[in-house]
Amino acid sequence: MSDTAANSGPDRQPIWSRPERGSRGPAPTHSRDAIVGAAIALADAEGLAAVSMRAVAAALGTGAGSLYRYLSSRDDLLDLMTDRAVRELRPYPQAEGDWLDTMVLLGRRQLALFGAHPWLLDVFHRPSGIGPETLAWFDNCIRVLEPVRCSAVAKFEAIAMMTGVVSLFARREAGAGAFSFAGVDLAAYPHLVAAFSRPSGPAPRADLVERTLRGLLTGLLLAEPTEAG
Amino acid sequence: MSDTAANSGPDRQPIWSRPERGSRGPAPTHSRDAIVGAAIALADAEGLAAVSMRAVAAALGTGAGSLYRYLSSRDDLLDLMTDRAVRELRPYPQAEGDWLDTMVLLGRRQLALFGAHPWLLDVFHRPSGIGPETLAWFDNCIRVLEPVRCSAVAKFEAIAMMTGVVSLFARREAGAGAFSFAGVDLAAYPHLVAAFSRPSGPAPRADLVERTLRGLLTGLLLAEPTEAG
DNA sequence: ATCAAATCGCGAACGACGTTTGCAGTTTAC
DNA sequence: GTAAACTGCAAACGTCGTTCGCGATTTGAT
Repeated sequence: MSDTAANSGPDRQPIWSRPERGSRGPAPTHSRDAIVGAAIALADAEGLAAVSMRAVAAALGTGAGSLYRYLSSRDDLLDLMTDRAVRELRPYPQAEGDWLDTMVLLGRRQLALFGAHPWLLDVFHRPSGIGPETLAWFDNCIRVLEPVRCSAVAKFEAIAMMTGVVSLFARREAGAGAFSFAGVDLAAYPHLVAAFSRPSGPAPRADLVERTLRGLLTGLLLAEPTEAG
Repeated sequence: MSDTAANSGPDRQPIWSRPERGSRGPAPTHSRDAIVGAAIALADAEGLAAVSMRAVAAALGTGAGSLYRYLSSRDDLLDLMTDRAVRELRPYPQAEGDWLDTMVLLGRRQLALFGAHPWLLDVFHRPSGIGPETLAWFDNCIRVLEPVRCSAVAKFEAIAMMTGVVSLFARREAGAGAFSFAGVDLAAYPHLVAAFSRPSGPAPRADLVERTLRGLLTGLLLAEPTEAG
């Protein structure tokens, strides 16, 4: 009965608490870090779809099945990739000034991270994959928000919402803006056509991200309950 | 050289402008509408992963390959599903009151749609799949925003951002909140632990969606350029 | 009326994927 | 010294999206 190891079996712990290897057998040829590195390089270069077990294994000069000595599933690999990317958000800025300024700065860092690793947009919102680095980032945000008077749950949700909004901006910048109107009859959408054929109004906001994040965070964390409507 | 039909071949038009069938051969047993309906039923019941060509075909009592008489790819099917779901946003509310009230109402409708079809969260942000119903919805939003003085591009982006924020709320409601902290050492995250062990502050905002959307839309569409800082 | 072109349903097949399994060899704990 | 644990690897399994070839059916043009 071999393979009762930590990396296989139907009922295993999450990858974060599973030891990379036991103490018996030969020294492993590869490592989780090397595998994750190869996977990230592949994802950066050719997109998340290029991150197949076979492709990652080939980049390391081995076979697909061999990876399962180090991970227990492709989902584990994506979790590890995510957490490793989040590590790039370090070092965290010192929270000296206004907490709002610091939070906006953190949001900008997130935006840059999404820009550097666009595949993050496709994996970061999965319920699994909350690794130590992600928790450390949350922890840091909570620290920054310490002077704010509101419940921890509200802070948590504000952080998540900020991350979400940043991801929306990142998606916009990621070039998805190339809508193709081929094959549709635009005449059926009069207001759309009219809006775009009219001389455009004032130029678009310069710093949309900044203003959006400020409004969002103050709205979520500071605002008083409004009167009944 | 058969199969030069509109539903196959490497260089084909988008699905929206492709006729459902030609005029020659026998009457088709199924229809795009029936296929899309079966696919949506499957996705509603068992999630998007259950929408395989084989499963959809089986629900219609046929084989997977037969579906390619009606669509040219699974992506086409997802596009059709999306557009069909967006159709449920009709009828659009009359824009009589304040445009902001109407927009918030439209956002609430979107939120309800995401709740009824959670798989929309996984497919709506793909660059393809902008079908006639989605365009009609945009058109309606542009109509509502007619009294607002700003560029059409800014309006377009505000609508997209509203949709995105609504999707974030929908994802939260979709039960993804079940974080599993199994296998992580919480002692390494002092501010997180401290924030959650402290007595919680004021109760979370009652109508978070409403306030967030109002803040977002006014911020994106109305605000004056701020002074340099 | 005739015939070729287009389209139908269908089942088998292809290639890629994630994952499992079995096996021969290697290292360690007892 | 021996047994347990671990290694790498290649082959295989099942599922997936998609393609292909077939005989049968309907249409448009002659």
